[in-house]
Amino acid sequence: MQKYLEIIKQCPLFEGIADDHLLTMLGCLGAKTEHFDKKYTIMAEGNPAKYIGIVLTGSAQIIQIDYYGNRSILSGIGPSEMFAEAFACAEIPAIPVTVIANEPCDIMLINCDHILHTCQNNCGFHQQLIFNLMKDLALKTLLFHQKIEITSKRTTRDKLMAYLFFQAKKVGSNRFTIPFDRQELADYLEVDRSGLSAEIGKLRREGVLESHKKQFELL
Amino acid sequence: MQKYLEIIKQCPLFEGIADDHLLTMLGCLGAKTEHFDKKYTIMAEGNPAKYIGIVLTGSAQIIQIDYYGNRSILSGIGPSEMFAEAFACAEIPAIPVTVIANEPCDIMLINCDHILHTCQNNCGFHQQLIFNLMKDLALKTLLFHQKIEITSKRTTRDKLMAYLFFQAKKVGSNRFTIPFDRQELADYLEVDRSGLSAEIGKLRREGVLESHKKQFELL
DNA sequence: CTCCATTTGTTGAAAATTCAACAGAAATTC
DNA sequence: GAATTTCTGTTGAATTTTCAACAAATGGAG
Repeated sequence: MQKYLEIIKQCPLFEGIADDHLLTMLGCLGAKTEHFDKKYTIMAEGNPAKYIGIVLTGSAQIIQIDYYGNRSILSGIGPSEMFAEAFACAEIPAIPVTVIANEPCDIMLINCDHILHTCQNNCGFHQQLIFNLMKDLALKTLLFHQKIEITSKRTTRDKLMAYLFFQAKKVGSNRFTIPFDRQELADYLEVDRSGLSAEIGKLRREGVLESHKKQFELL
Repeated sequence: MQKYLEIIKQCPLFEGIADDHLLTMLGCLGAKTEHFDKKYTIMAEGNPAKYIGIVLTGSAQIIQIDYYGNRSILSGIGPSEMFAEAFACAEIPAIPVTVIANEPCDIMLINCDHILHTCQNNCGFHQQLIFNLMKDLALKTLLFHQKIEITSKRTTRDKLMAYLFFQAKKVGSNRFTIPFDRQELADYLEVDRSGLSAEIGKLRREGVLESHKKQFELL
């Protein structure tokens, strides 16, 4: 646990928690870490929604798969970011998504009950954690709004351009690297992969953008 | 304010607040109510994100309009429900959506600062409110997941059926009334209205459902 | 009750997406 | 370093959506 301290400190859940309290608190919360190899399932749809996950190393993806096997990527998450917190906080029985390791990962799991309820002495830390959870959930809501704004466009081109503009805005530059390969980008934008590839080619020929694999430049 | 007390008590923000404290608290929070006629804008995109809104009477819709004027409905909200709380809690400068009155409405507005920060005496009520906000945001996240699950389907038919199944599940019956007219349903599902009407007609002829305006029955 | 505005359903043509299949490029494995 | 797997781009056909325009049905105002 010690070796991940720098990552953990950056997790929005622990904002405002003094460094020297962090480890004790993690013990008190019953935090445990697990390792997952690439493509392994960290949480499966239908699993109990008890745990909040925090990515320590590597990266993961939140996905939904429907009856027909269509995969839809809800978001990608990297070190110090949280996942499944909404389901744990909502105290629903089972999670409606699947979380898979995008590369080898170390994941910290915290039983959300310990944050929300199990505090006999109503200590200030729990209040801080709850405040942090609220803040995090509010920010996650904004990401959902963004995704809906992108995927509500009717054409592959418009979805792609909306996504690329958000990425450019996020890093503050016209050159950036996206966290998805082609299939994953298609699953995030909710379009057909081959159609997406074709559209990228067309935009390149039109001089709208340059791209090489995951690297893009808006012109 | 007094006359809306029953509605206000049902608002998830005030869960666990004793009745006899409610009015005082509302005063302390600087809550104010405003009336809006049908189709009027309650909050416009770009407005400061200071206020949490609570619907007292009537109903409203959260919408996004893109460059081309395409409207996308994010959700509909009715009495005792909150809106814009995510933007206020995230403490971003401006809201990214527009809220319009779907019918004549009375709306209560609360400056979120007063909930999150301005409490000198760290009273238990504020902690409760923050906990309630967290809970509400977690539940709202589930609604977003649901909307994405619906709109990620590739055909109008699949989107419509996914939506109707969720509605049926929600009320626990195969007969239900939806809160949208045809154009609004199309804007929620992010499809073309005429195509949606055609698809409903086809499903009816196939014996999959019965429908009369906003009333549906799955067969 | 009548007129007017809104909502809904229908249609056909144009545009876009999806689907399946394949080939070359790139990356990984042994 | 060779073989194998994965990823990416391309294509054409089939399906579906969008778009525009119109008529019927509905609802409200005066």
